[in-house]
Amino acid sequence: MVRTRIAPSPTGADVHVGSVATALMNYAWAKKNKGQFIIRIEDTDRTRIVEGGEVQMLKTLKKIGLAADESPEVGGPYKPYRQSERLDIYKKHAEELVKKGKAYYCVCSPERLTKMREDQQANKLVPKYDRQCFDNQEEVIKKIKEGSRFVIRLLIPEGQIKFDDVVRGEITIETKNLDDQVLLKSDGFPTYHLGVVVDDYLMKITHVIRGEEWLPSTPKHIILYTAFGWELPVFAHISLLRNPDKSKLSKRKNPVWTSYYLEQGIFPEALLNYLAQMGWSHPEGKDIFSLDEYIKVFDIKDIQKTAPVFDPVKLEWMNGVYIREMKNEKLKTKIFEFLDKKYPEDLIERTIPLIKERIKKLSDYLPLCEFFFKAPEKYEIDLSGKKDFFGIVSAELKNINNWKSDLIGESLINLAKKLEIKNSQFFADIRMVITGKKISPPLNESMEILGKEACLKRLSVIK
RNA sequence: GGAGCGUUCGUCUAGUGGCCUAGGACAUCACCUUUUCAGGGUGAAUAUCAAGGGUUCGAAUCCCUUACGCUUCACCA
Repeated sequence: MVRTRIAPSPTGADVHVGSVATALMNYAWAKKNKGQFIIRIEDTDRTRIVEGGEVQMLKTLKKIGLAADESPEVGGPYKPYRQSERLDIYKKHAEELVKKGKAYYCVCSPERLTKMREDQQANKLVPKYDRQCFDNQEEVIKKIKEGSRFVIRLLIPEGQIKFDDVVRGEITIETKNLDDQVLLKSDGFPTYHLGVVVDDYLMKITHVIRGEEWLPSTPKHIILYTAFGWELPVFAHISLLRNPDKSKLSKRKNPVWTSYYLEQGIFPEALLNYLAQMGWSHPEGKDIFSLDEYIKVFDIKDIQKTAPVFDPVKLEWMNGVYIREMKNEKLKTKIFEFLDKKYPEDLIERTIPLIKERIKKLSDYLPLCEFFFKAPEKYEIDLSGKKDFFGIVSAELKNINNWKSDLIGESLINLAKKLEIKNSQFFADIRMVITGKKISPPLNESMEILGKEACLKRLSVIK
């Protein structure tokens, strides 16, 4: 049985695209092995909680199509799936470790800890807790009984920790570089390290697939598993998405919230397809593949170690491919809904064949097609003084009884020839008066859709 | 600063000792298609495989050193 999870913290407004990439691998690995994919909310830092963040995250994850088998929303056999509702469990486990001599109470003040670290750094030492409280546990316990605030710290054993990472191979870390990590904070909440280990164990997580930022703290987690006497899960630390300057993908330098891309009209399928290729490639070299196909061919062993740069340009290209491959009917519905159903569906439908190859994301539609819904209010090129020209064009078009694009085109080409005007100039002016823009969908077809009357009216506006 | 991890075209990547005078995709450029823009087609340019040493008949692939980059060192996750 394979069970994977993502453990987002509601400390941001939405899901980070990097988290979606991680979620995708967790999801795919679980599904490939007929296992379960779990979402657990790690809301243990009350000072950083963003209002509405959790709701938004869950909503976005659902939109993106990575449905959880167990989560705060859908529940499950190991509920609750929100850490703030599991405080008793962590406390119990932390105290169990104290009893076993693997952890200890500490009443040091933040001020003392800060000063200690500053001194250590000034002396070029590794900043770590000096175990003052560990050496005086009886006294510390007495203080706690008198009401002192306290934390529980992990007692890091001497020696080295070795473990296998699916992505990175064998990792060795000397424990002398590790600090006696706080497990239970003075507010009664667990730190990430306690919470993640206890929950991953209790929720029977078999594969911990997470960002590489966790690699340095994995030895602490292993010490915890060992202290409890629990079997280790499989670890896979995947590379972080980067900004073009190679730093960790951040909102300062790139849009990172997943809904930003969704709101632009990037399809969830396209986003997932793109993200799938960050640090992994299809065995047959395919660029475009479905989530189902990904699940079939994906293997955590094939994940690459190098950290990829997130390239929105390639994402857009890929979304364009999805648009072009989509059935017209479906694309129409997507656009209709994207525009909040404010524009007539039947008219959108008629424009689809004209724009399908011209848009890369749904938000490209309106700038290109707004002229179908209302006459241009301004023109990108000044048309004043062309009244006579448009009068002639108008007269020509009036003669067309069967208002079809090919007949419109034929008629206009003949007129251009008669007037001895180059096609490019001739059509540019007409395009401008009809659409208001230098760039537009094919003109004749657009005019057919607009209808004879509307076109003649637009021609007559120029003074 | 310590520790850990990484380094193949601008970007995503293929590549696990001979098939690599390094392949594909995006982006770029050119040409064709054309009344704009796309799309499609054809083609081009771009990588001394971070650098230097080894091992080997043979290395992008194995080993070592250096450089650079990233992550991390909280009662944050």
